[in-house]
Parts: sequence; C-alpha cells; structure tokens
Amino acid sequence: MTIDNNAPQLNAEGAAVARDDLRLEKFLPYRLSVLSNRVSNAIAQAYGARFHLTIPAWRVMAILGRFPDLSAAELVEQTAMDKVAISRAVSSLLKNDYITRSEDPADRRRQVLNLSELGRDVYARIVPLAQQYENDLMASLSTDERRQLDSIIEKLMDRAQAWAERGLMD
Amino acid sequence: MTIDNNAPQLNAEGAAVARDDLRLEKFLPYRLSVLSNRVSNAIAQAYGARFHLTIPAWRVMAILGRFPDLSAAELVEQTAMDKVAISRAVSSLLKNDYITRSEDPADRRRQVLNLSELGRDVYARIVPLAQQYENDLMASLSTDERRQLDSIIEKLMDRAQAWAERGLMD
DNA sequence: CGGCGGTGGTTACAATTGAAACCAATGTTA
DNA sequence: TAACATTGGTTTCAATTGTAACCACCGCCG
Repeated sequence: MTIDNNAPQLNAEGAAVARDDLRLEKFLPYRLSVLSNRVSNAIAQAYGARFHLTIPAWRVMAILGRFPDLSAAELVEQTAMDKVAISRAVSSLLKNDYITRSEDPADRRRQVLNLSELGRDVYARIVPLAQQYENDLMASLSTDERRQLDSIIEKLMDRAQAWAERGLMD
Repeated sequence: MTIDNNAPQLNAEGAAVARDDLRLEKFLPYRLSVLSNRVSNAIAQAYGARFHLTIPAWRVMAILGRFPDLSAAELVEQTAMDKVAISRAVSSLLKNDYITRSEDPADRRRQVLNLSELGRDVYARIVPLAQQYENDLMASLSTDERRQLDSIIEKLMDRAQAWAERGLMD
C-alpha cells in the first residue's frame, strides 16, 4: 500500500474520523459495478430472450466455441466461474442440445465438452450480436481511449487479483 | 448504431457465420464483469465481516452519510438499486441500529431515514477503509490514466444507459 | 493388491435476488 | 365526497446463487 493522502484524521477525542464523505457516484468500485450490470443485463436480454441462455451458459458456449474439447475443470480455469456454476450451465446446455458431452476413455471422471451442431449455429448467431454491442460501446470512445481502457483494465485487474490472493493489508 | 466492420459473412449456403471467434478474455462486457466482481467482493469482505453489512446495506449508509433525511424512494433514485433491495437493506440496518426511521408528518406514507449515532460511527470507520481500497486500485494508474478512466467510464455509462432506455436497435 | 489422499463433477440446502401482488395513504376527478 | 388512479413501502413466492457435503474415479505408497 502506497502513501495515503486520504489518511483518516483524528478528532479531539483521538477517534478516527473520515476527512470527507464518500462520494459514491465517484467511487470507482461502485461505478464499475453499475456499468458492468447495465452492460451485462442489456446483452443478456438480447440473447437470453432469443435463445434461452443465461449469462453463465453463454459464457460456456463462448469458450467452447474457441476452445473445443474442454472439460468442466478447464472451463473453470478459463472463465474464473466456479465449479457449480459451470456444472449447472453445462447441464442446461445439454438439455438444450447446445453442447455434447463424451467420456474421456483415459479418465472416466473427465467429460469432454463441445458445441453441438445446433450449438455452433447458435454461437455463430450470437457472436455478431455480442460484437455489435461491444462495437456500439467502443464507438463512444476514440482510438486512443480504447487502447487506454485496455491497459487500464489490465492493471486494475491485476491489482484486484492480488487482493484476492493475499488480502489488501499485508 | 454506427458502421459495422465486423458484419457477419455469408458462407456457401448463405447462412450467417461469424467472421471470427469471440475472444471472451478481450470482450469488454466480460472483462468489466470480472473486474467489478473481484473488486466488490474484496471490499465487501473487508467491511462485511467487521460490521455485518451487505453491499446494498453499505450503499444505503454511504448515501445517507452524504444526504441526510432521505426517503426510501429517494434512495432508489440516488443508487439505481431497486425498491425491494432498498426495503430489505433498510430493514436490516434498522435491526442493527445503524439508521433511524421517522414518519413524515406531512405524508404518512413517507419515512425519513438517517444514520443513527452508531451508524455515523460505523460510516466514519468504513469510509477510510473503502477509500483505502480505491486508493490502492488507483495507485496502479498514472495521473493521466485516472483522468482518462474517469471520462471513459462516463462515456460508456451513457451509452449503456441509452440501451436501457431505447434498446440497442432502433 | 488394499488403503488413502486428491481430483472431476454433481447434489442438497441455505441465503440472495427479482417480479409481482399487496396494503396503506394520498391526490384527483366528478 | 365517492370513486379511482398514484405513490411509498412491504410481503410473498419462485428463480438464481453460493457453500458444503458428497460420490465416483484416479494415482500413489506400503
């Protein structure tokens, strides 16, 4: 943790007191959360209605579209979603016949997942839709801003990741 | 919607086909979601454990800390959270004695909310904590990047907001 | 071989969330 | 002032999610 020029002040009794109020509408974690929810919900509505897909299910398809022959555990790695979420997404995708599951003969616990014909079809229709939304977002930014955003997100992600691993205060 | 240079291609049968796969790890909505969850969860853990607060409850406190004498409906406006979430947060905050509720004599449906003494105290202890996390995030960015991020978020937010109001395709 | 820790994946159950119905008070219109 | 629509807020019920326990299988060590 670096220097902290918002360090708490002490009042007459020596108790810690916030130097100023928290301006939620300027507070980065809050803004990220609102932005992310707005974006995800809008997109999810677009494909969810058309194809009966939840966000986790679509994520699984998106990964399988690029990387065939993954197991559930490998999906966990790729998506940072948790085991159970993957399991549920997979079972709903199987119900829709959007993916196929086959046993790995070498390890009978492991199940190899792939998009089905139908799934590949749906995938091919959602990808441009998703990209359209992303393009629309990006269209509000200049080329420079896009580059900046990319690198900024990367940095913030690393930082937040570090918290998860070691906690903020160490 | 602007020009679309990722427009779907047609294959031999004339069916729409994605020109290229979706790279989820570069897909802005996905990255925002992961980032936002990581950040919020880390912070929520920090104050949740210490003060028995959920994210919505803390948000209510944060707003009441800056703007006393609000009603639940006004909180809805301020936070973009929904009615029910506010109602539940309020009732849990009352249970903790973090806020007070008094009837508006002019309108007996309306209930005026405020931080209690205890609530003000907790607020004063959480604010620096929250700011510490934010500072830590910001510390990974240059001054320029912070400015850029601020304006980029503003632009993206407007765009996503517009979707909610009119839909993407109009 | 036989036991045992680890891994892949699912199930069960509790907590959280969201949508819609609801109640009480107010405002509005006739 | 009797009806009816509106607003503030809560409750109910179903769907979603998270945590922990669980089963089946693998691989290793004695």
